[in-house]
Amino acid sequence: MGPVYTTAANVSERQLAPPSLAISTVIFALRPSERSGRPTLWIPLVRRIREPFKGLWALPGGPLTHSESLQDAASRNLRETTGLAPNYLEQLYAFGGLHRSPSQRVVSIVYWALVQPTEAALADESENVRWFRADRLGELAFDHNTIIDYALWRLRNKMAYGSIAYHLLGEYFTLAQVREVYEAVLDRELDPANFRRQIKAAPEIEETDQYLQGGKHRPPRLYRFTGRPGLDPDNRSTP
Amino acid sequence: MGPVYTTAANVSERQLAPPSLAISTVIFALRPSERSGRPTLWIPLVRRIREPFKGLWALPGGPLTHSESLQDAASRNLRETTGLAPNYLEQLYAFGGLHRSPSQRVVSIVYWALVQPTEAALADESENVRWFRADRLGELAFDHNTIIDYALWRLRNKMAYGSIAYHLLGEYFTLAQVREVYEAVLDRELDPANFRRQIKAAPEIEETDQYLQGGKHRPPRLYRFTGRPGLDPDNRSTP
DNA sequence: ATTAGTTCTAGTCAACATGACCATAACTAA
DNA sequence: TTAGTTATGGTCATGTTGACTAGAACTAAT
Repeated sequence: MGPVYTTAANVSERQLAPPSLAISTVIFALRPSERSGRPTLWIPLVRRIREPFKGLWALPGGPLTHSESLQDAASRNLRETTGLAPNYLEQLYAFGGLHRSPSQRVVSIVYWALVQPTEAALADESENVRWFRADRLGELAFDHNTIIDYALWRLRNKMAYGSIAYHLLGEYFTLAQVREVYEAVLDRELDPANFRRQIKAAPEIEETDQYLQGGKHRPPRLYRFTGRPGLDPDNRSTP
Repeated sequence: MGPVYTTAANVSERQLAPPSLAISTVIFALRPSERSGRPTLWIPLVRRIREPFKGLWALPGGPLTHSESLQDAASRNLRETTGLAPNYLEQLYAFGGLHRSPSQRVVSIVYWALVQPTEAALADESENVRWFRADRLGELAFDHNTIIDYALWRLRNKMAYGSIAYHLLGEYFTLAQVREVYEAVLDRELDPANFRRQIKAAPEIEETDQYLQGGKHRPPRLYRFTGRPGLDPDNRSTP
């Protein structure tokens, strides 16, 4: 008979145990900055209530339940911490360094998600769940700063190439709103006229007959996104 | 005290056990096609010697050893099956569908690698290890056909954007050889003159003073690649 | 009602990249 | 010497990008 592993084993037995597997999720949403009012990237984090890194903020996550797929697990801990459903969800990377966690070997499969924040999301804030500006994070638990850096890199990349910005917006949007998303994520200003030209060239963008009223200026036309997300192996069912 | 998991448990205990974690690797190398002599993509596979899928071909892989990183594990099973060291190694994806393996839940973290095949590699072929043309694989064990499809998609993508083709070649190469790599992977012919222009525009390509002799035509100049691979979180130590 | 202020939207122009194609160079083999 | 082959440099039309101009369409202030 093979070796016996226990969850409450002593150290030598733990050495033999297989690395444990966890799922974490980097969740991005836009919120207007307090000062400028322009949209900025925010991320929800949870406070660790036990060692290691007790008291520090960390990515939402948890162990993988036996009966759910990786993506479902990510989706679940997204819902549990924010009350939101993801608009976009993609696997980021599997982190498996030897010393990510001081006590035991943990392999984390990390997903990243785009959501639209609603009142519900803000209501879900509590002592142990809080939203932070993505560019103003302190020191986080484990290697979560590294993970978020990589997620940001991936987001910027996908934004520059793919058509992903729309998943941070509602169903209808103006081209200026799309531009603001790009500006927030890429952190640089874009020429409005040139940006229009490029976006309108994409076949996934559909002009509507509606206009957004209420501004102190000419009302902009509303558009909608008709494309599909995925290229992941898990998302390729709808090509 | 928590539940006790055993490696030789009965079914109900297995349901409680955490999903097991494995590492697999998709290994790409170029070999001249028998007919045309032009380079084509090949992949080494191993024959399964036990159930499930006993007798079918599968990606090289195995469980994650406690003391090695994910990348080291991939590198190790690459070396064990082919005797080769990878020229390029990158994480592909974590596959964790519920029914990938009929008997138990397995999460596979898959890497993909580029190598240069040598005589040693061919010598390592045996009854249970064989190289196959990437475009002529039969039915493989588990979801390995899907995995290889995705790896191919990723390879083509990286080839079209990044500078990765060089890792399938030796230190010195002619621009025509680079073009042949592109043609093999992307499966279409490219204009030699235009291709030269683009490749030479890349700063990572260094002209040498050497020429390749022996052809029945004007001897082409040799070039070398001076760039670095990575953008992975695990590879970003050398930016 | 007029005007100023704002953003929306269309368009021009030069710089640059790309694909199709042509011409010459430099080797080998007959 | 000549034919065959690939290597290499170049031209030209087309498409894309970034910088910029200008008019359109609204609101708010006068």
